[in-house]
Amino acid sequence: MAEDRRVRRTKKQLSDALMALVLEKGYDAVRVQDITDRADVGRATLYLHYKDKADLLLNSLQETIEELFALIRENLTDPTREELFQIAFTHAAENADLYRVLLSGQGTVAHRREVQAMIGGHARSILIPTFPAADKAGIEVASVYISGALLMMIEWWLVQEMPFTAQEMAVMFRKMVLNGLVGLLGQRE
Amino acid sequence: MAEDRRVRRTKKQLSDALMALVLEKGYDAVRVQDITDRADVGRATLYLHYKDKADLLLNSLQETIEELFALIRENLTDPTREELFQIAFTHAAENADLYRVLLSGQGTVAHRREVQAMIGGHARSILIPTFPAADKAGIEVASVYISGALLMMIEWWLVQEMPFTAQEMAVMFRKMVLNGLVGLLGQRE
Amino acid sequence: MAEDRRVRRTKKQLSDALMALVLEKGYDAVRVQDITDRADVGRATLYLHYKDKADLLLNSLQETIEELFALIRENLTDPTREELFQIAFTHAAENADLYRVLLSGQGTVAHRREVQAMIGGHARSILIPTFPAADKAGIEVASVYISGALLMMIEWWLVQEMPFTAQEMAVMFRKMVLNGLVGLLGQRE
Amino acid sequence: MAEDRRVRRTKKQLSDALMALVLEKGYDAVRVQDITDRADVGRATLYLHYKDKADLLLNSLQETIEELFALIRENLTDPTREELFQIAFTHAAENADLYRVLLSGQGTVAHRREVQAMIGGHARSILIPTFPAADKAGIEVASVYISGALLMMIEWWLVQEMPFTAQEMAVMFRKMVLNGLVGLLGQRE
DNA sequence: TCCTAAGCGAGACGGTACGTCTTGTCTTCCA
DNA sequence: TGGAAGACAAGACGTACCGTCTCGCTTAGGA
Repeated sequence: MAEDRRVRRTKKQLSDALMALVLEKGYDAVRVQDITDRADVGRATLYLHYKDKADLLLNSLQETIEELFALIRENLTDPTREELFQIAFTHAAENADLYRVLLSGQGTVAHRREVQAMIGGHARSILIPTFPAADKAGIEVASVYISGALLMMIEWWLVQEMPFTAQEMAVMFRKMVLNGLVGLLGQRE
Repeated sequence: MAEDRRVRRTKKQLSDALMALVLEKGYDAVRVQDITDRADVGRATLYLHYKDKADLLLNSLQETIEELFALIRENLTDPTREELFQIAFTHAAENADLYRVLLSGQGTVAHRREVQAMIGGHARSILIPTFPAADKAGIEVASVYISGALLMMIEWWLVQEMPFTAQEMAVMFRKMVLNGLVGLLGQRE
Repeated sequence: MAEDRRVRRTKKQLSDALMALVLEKGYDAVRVQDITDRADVGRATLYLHYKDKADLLLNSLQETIEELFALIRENLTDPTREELFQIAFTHAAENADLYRVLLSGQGTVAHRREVQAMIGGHARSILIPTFPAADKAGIEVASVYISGALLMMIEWWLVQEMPFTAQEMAVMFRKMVLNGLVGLLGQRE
Repeated sequence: MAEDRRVRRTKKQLSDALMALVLEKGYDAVRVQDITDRADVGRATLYLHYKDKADLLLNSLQETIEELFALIRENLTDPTREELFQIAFTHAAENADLYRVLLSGQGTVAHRREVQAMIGGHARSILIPTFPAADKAGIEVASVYISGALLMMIEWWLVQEMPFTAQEMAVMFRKMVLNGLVGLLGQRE
């Protein structure tokens, strides 16, 4: 029932090859032949397991994205922990290459939007109880603002080869964001 | 020597066709033939005036981007005016379709980065005198943060079909940003 | 040592499937997968017993062709019997489907040539003593003529679903051929 | 309106390349890439003018086949000329390579049948007035016999590098055929 | 009765060719 | 002379088959 060991190996090779190539020359410039050459696999084999190059990328990102989502969801369940930012920066550092691909915006615009929406939703669900006096629109604007800015910062941080620790980034980000929210949404409960 | 009237007409048709098509189906899905068909022009004609599809897009965005840059630069010259945010939101509203293309991140990742860098530079040049006590790194982080978040907000705003006025957006954005900066960079002069 | 009963069964199924499929859609259009599907056998199994599709066809035709060759050889040994034509038409009728495949000229051009050469050789060995006055070239032409025409007639006869008996075909063929030979090669001994 | 000179040149190159390659290694073994390489043309260009390799072959043979058909038809109109055989052998000699391809039976089985049917029809229309006493079936058999044998002889003759002149071949063929017909169909009018 | 070897189904895989699509260049001819 | 029409080379795409292979399962026949 479980997937063949060989198959899993092939898929991993393809995934690794794609990630490396995207970082080298950008998603669009990567040819299917490039991927299969580097993965030491016949070109047709890629199509045996994936619809096309985009499908391979999706599946390659999927697992790690799911992991991030799981972290976010878990964090959501336990409202005493508000370390979303720290979690995100740490997870990004641990999966730096993958995040570089995900955030580079080449062939992954859709995935990036998905991730941002997820983070935005999480932010909203924390903002609502934290700023009960705020109006709907303010909350909406704030969550878009936070999620977008967070990804932006992670992207910049990774591109700069992480000049700060995840901890430092999270602290700076919190400072900027929290004070800003008070300004926009009023005093916290 | 001045460009032929016919030529200008042809270029405009090509530009309009591209912009419309990108909004309809995304940059990548647009074929050169699609553009020239809609522009009622031979396919070879596009190559008569532009290097390729990307070059046409660049030229189509250029003029308005230059305009934005001019606005930013002008604002920079006169340090008493800090209405960068208002200016940006207003300019975006006035060129909504073009901004939608520019920010959609399809085929325009490079242009978006360029614009963001420009805005970031402007932000930096305002932040430095405003927060003289802040360290370099803080300033850097803050300017990336601001420029990225600004474009993110504009994108969201346009996608939502502008549920607030440019004025309102600018006010909200300022509230979030300025308080945040104080948190991060210390008290203003 | 003797071939497994199972193996023999598998081979027969493959052979039957191929013959049926060739008659249905022509040799070229038959896929290996088609054959093994119809034979209810794994695709790899065909390669377990045959080099490829052509080899399977060869082996399928072989037995019956050998039979025909044996008939011809036997006929050759006994020079009093000149019923080659009758024998050929009868044998064709008894193995109609196989002959249809053999003569259809799809993937079997080589086999057809082989059969024709065999018949031609037989014809030559009868013509030489029968027309001692004839020159070499005339004999050569005549034997090609006879063998080619014979296969042609058999093919037409089978395609037409045998509108005459083998006996009738042989008689007509003899009439045409023998008189013709006298015209070409001179009076018989 | 008339076909572009360039196009005509390209088509000729493709046609020539195909004919040469078929003679070298047989129709089935010829790859589209082989053809376009030899024709000094992009692979896609073949598909610009023809559906596929078979279509190219058809079109390459067509013209000469039409020529033969025209010769046959013309011969039919003038009943005093019965030199069909001579015409066929001569035409074959003049277009030896093309006939070699046509009769080799590789990828051209259908075309060969077509040509044979045409010749058979012609033979029938000559046989009927010539042997008014003969029955339908006899005429049918005779015309298949003649047309098949004629092509067979031409094929053999070309493969043997034409050891006789077209004139000689025609004479031999006539001798064999005519006497044979009298045997089968009764005395001529 | 077990066990061992062969036949076999399933299907991954490398490879080759296919026919299609799109791009950017070029040439010819028209207004 | 600018542009339309469209042939063309180049090269990537996704698909179809091929012949090879490895993996287990089954099924006799001999120990």
